[in-house]
Amino acid sequence: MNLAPAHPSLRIYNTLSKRKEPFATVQAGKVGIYLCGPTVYDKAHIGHMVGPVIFDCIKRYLTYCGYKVNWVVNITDVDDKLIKKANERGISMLDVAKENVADYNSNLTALGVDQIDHFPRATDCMPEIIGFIECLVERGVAYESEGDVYFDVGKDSDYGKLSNRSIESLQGEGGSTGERKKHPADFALWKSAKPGEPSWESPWGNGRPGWHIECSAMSKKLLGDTFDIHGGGLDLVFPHHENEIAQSECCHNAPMVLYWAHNGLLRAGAAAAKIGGRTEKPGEPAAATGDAVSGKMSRSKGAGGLATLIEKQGGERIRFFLLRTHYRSTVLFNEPAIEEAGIGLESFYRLFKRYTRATGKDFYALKSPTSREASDGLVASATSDPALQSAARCRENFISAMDDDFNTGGAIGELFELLTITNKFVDDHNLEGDGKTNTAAVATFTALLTTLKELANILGIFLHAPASAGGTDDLLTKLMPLVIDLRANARKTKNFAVADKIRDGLAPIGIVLEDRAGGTEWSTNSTSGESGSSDPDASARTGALMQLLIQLRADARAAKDFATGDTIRNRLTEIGITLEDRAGGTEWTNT
RNA sequence: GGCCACGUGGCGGAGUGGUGACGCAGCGGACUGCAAAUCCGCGAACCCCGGUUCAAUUCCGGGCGUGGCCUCCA
Repeated sequence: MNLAPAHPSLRIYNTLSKRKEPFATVQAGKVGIYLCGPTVYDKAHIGHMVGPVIFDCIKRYLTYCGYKVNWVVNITDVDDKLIKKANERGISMLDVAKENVADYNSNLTALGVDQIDHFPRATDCMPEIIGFIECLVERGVAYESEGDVYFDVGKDSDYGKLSNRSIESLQGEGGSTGERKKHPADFALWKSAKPGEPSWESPWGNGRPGWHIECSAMSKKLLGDTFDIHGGGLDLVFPHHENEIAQSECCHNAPMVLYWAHNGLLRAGAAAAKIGGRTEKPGEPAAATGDAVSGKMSRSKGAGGLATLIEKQGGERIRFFLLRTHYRSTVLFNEPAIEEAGIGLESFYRLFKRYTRATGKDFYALKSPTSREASDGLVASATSDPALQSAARCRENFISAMDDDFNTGGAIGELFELLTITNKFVDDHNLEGDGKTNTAAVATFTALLTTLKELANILGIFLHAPASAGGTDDLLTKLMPLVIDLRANARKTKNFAVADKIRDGLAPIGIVLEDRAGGTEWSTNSTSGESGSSDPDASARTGALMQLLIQLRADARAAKDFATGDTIRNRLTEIGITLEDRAGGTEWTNT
């Protein structure tokens, strides 16, 4: 068939050809993408997010490259397992689906997946599904048998081309439907209804669709007979996608998909806290997600708890963690690895704070180029500033990596280069100190971060400020200025013993101080990164901080420094905290 | 058994026919009252055996190992 001219540099790996191929679309400037979404019989686990996250980036990148992208993710909401679940719980299949669709959507939102254009559901596409099956029956590649309809694999000479297997080698699903089929490898397009099952009217009697047909029908409906990219997990290659391609190509007599893009699977790595090699962190808790058995993650093995994981780690960490690896690789999943990804992210967050300190402006509000062409033009006119030149090189390398089958891991490496370049520039020009007035340098700082923003946008990271930065607990936020003032006072009077006691006392509570040109900054090492989720450590933290303050006041009083002692109590009173000195020690209450 | 991936430093993870990203961890230095952060620097790897080549971690063949699919699975 006639395709639009290929993109000059973008290449995509195609499962069908087992090669990277130049990217040529059906229609010039347009891309249709279909990603197999979940069967919503249960909550999602982290493995379900790999496809959505990488395709979210793929769409962002293709859009950046100038394509108009239409991305479809289906929801399969009719299936044996949904029916089983509904019966177990005494609710309707629709209710089971509703619950798990809500879970799925909230997971997507948390991971920043917001590029999906259509969310078709199988139960909303019954006429299209039935019409599709009729087409296959008319063409003689499907047959009715006792109210079921089966695809006749023997009629499709191409059957097996995607997963590279022969009909003879296939066992088929066996089971009770075996004798209704001509060949064991024939698969159901339509299943006759058993009593009490949800069903739809059809030319073959009441029933419901088989597993694979909904994707053929929905992709046809929303993307056409031939579309550009079909995605899904590697485990879907056979039988799901093999059957899809058979159905669609027999119905249309045309290629279904130009590029089959399959993401690698997640493995549950043993909880081995091998971050940092030999030194094991003592007391590291075991992985919180299910049993730490090795092997592919799947719901049938009890994988789950994604919502909990997101609440604990934050969506951006998980997204960044997934993007560090090329999408076709197997990823070993464990929480320490996500935390390592988080450490990398923190360096970027700190740079964004530097920007605010130096300029008073907000990184997240920066406007960056949204198209490759526009940005290419800007770079061509770039100045001779070496930092900007280095940044331009990073951008080129980043784009080359993305051009090479969406190599997000390589792209992220360039982001870290850009991080160092920018920090160095800020250091060299003292932009948090005297350099603040150097408008040319400040403009360069902004330009560097604008490039960082441009690239981060492609990966869908650094879109919004992480909620937890600076702490979410009100009382903590009120107490810290007092603590910092006390320490500043001690430092001013060269009373470093007290100053160090304050900082050393904060460390075990999980609060870190940084002395900056403009004052002391504080942050918590909380692992909670998402808005809406309260920090589980907050109250313990506040309690420990109060004990520290009480101790400082006791020390001051013991040293006859009653001024400091009174300052502590008075400032606490302003915050709403009352101290009571009792025989057994000082107690505090928050009114 | 068949089909498909993969095997890179202490760990994670890019890439390449010839000077081996990047991150984490470690070490040294600058900065700091001390730190933190930041910057600079250092050490450290291409599973094994053949072949092609002036030259292979990179290409080809074989072996070993790991993972996935062949039943539901993102």
